Amino acid sequence: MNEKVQLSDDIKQMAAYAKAMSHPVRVYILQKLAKMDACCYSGDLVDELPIGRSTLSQHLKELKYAGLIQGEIQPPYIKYCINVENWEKAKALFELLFSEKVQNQSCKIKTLENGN
Amino acid sequence: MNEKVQLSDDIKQMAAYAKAMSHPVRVYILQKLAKMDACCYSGDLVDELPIGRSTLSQHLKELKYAGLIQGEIQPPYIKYCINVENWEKAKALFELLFSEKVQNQSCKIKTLENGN
DNA sequence: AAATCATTTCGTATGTTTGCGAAATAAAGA
DNA sequence: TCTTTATTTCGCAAACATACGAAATGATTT
Repeated sequence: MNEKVQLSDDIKQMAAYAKAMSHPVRVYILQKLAKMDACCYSGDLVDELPIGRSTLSQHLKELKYAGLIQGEIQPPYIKYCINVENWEKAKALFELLFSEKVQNQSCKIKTLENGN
Repeated sequence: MNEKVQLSDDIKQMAAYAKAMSHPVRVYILQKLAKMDACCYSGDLVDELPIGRSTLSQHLKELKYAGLIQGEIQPPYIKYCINVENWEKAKALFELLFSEKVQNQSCKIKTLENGN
C-alpha cells in the first residue's frame, strides 16, 4: 500500500547546497565571492567578520566540501573563489524549484502561526 | 583596525530559508507543494516518504517556522501549502545571489580538493 | 460517552554543527 | 636556521538537528 518514494539525487544535491548556505557567515562569503567576481583571502574575511580564524576556516571547509568554492594555494595565502561549475548547478536547481508559478491556494488563512 | 561587518538582515533571512531547505525531505515537500500548486495533507506525505509521522510533523514545523509553508486546519486533516508571500521573498533572495555573473578566476586549479 | 482518525507534542537517544583557543603545518624573510 | 605570517587541524564544550515510539490533542463518528 505504501508506495514509498526514494528521494532523488537532485533533491539530495539541492539539500546539500542549501545546507552549505544555511549559515549567515557562509552566505556572506558566497555573496562576496560572487559579487566581486573575484577571489579573496581568508585573512581578508577574518578581518571583517565577527568570528575567529579557526571558525572561519571551518566555514570555508564546509563551502569547499559542498563544492561551492575552491581555493588555490598562493603562498603565503590561500585564494578562494566560486567554483563556477557547481555554482551553476546550484543555481539551476534553485531556479527550477522557484520557477514553479505558485498561486495562493484555499489555505490563505494562516491557522498555524509561524514559530509555533 | 578590524572593521567588523554586521551581517545584514537579508543575509540572515537567506540563511534561515536555506536552513529550512537543508534536508532532502523538506526539499521534497517544498517541491511537491510548489509543483502541485496545491495543498496536501500530512497523511499523503507520510505514505510516500520513508519517515515516521512524528518526524514528518517536525519537518513540517520547521518549514512553517521558516515561513515557507502554511497550514490550514480542515478537520480531520491539516492542509498544507506554500506561503506565497515568503516563497517570493526567498525566491528573490536566491535569485539576487545567483544573478551575479560569476566567471572563472585565476584559481581554476582546485588545489584543495572537495571533501578534504 | 466511547471509539476512531489525523496530527502534534513529549521524552529520549544519537549524531552533527558551531564556536573557541592552542598546537600544527608550511612557506617566506631575516 | 630562527622567526614571522597565513591558514588549518585538534580537542573540547555547548547547542542544535534528526529520528523514533508513546502519549496527548481535538474533532468526528458510532
